[in-house]
Amino acid sequence: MELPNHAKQLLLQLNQQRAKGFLCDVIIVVENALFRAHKNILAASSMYFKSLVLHDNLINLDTDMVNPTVFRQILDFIYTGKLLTTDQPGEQNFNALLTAASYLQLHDLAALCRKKLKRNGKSFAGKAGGPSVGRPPRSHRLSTASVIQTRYSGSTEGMKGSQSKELPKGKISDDEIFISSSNQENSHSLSRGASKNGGSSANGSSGDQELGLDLSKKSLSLPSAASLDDTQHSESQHGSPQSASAPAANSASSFDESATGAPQSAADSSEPMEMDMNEESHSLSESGQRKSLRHSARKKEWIKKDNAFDRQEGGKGGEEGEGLPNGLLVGPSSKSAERNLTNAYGPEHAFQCKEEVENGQENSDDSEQSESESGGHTSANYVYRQEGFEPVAYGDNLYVCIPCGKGFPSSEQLNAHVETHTEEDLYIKEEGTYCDKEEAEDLSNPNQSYAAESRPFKCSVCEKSYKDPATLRQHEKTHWLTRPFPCNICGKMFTQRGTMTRHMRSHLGLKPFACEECGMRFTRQYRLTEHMRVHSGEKPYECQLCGGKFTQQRNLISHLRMHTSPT
DNA sequence: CTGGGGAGGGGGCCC
DNA sequence: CGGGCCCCCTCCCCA
Repeated sequence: MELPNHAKQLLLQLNQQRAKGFLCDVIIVVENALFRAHKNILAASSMYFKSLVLHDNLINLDTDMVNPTVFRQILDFIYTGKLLTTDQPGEQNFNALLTAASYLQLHDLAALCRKKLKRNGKSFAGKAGGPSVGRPPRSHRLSTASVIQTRYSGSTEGMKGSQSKELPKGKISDDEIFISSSNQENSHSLSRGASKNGGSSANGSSGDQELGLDLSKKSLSLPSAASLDDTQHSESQHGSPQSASAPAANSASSFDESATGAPQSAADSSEPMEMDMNEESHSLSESGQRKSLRHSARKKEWIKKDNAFDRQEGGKGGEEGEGLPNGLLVGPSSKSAERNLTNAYGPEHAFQCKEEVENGQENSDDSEQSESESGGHTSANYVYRQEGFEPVAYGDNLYVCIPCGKGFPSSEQLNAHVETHTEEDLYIKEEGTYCDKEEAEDLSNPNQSYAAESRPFKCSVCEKSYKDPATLRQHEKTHWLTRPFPCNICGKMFTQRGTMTRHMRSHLGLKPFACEECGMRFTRQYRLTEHMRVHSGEKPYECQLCGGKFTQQRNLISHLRMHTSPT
């Protein structure tokens, strides 16, 4: 006995779960976009994914091979067996898809793309490598205004703000997932965007589950979980297959055509086109296994990147070794994100961001990302709502203004509020995070009466005092009604950015600190230090009442309670 | 079943 | 901004 639609129903459910982020256990980073998915599904789709998700909860893909738009198509394809086209011209899109599919070892999809290209009389644009194959020209990608859209599914409210159909054709680029030139939203806001390619509709799910979080700004330290385990899985993972099985010989000509040709003919492909994989046997199989050992050179490159992650996360080598702080949502600069995510994560450059939307430089890949991360990036400093990860701290006020921490029930209200902030406000709040300027002035007043004391900086609220004003400012935030640092994933608010980024690690499963003895990993160095006493047998904490010794102070404390409690 | 200890993990907060 | 410490919660094991 066999249920005829069992597999289909199962996949449908999985896709719906993906749309809601339910049980998603892996985040895939593509340029400046995040996608959530299920490891099992990815692993069943390709050997490459299988090796990636084996040890990692956070995966970053080579943006030369795949861009967010294409990956979104691919993810939809994986979950539905259907390929939905974008507004991108057909050949260009299929070339990009073929590049990405080859790279990701999605052989069925690659074959499908090849077939389609062949049918259209276009040969694959060549070796799956040229950035322009996998992604539109930079001039296109950066030509749009700096409005970041995050995409949500399901909820109809807010969909009005950024319908992709309003976008001028011919401007379609991967960044338009996030950057919309026609978005009516305030340019400072992250708005909920619409499904770009209608991918959600095909399978009844709300699709678009990707986080759509922008990773630009500075700090996507993306300490890939790869860093967690460099010794264990360096062999198997990240063996970027890039099978590039398409003939490399016929590369140049068609590439130029597809990459630079004005995509004004987008109309012919703008409506969702479904390609049911029935015609090509979409099997969530491991058919790619036979090719998984190829292209070892590329594998090395990925391993190297993982090591770079390691350096950042584990050894404070990176500018932000703490997971995904603001960078998750800030900053439209896809280039910087691209650099950050793909270019070996040099600790000095990794998270710097350069505003390039305006100038649209062509060769910025070669330019130093020297601009400070603080420069010119107040624009996207606002939080959004994301389905599946409902912020917990605000109830219905899911749109949170980062500088002041206020929550609003709609993006429109947030935008209205945002405009009440002056640039100066933003500066002050970002720099010192004062509630208001007066407070800042008061605190910087050198004539304070307690200036001569050892802890001259006293809190006006609780009388605590501190040695330096920065610590006082830090402390004073604890008195605020709203906390300035929200978690981009769950919405929980924190008074300190460091606490928030530390918290982020728990979402991402990042445990950079490994015990050399037993391999156990920890989110904090301090935990590892504590843990090492398990191996050393050291019990430095002694109960003065009974002489009992403990490895951890907290356990001594709880032990002391036992002594002091009436029972 | 219960209490106590060991240990993992998260948040707050100060340096 | 990271490190470190404190506090709390929780789970597990064991007597």
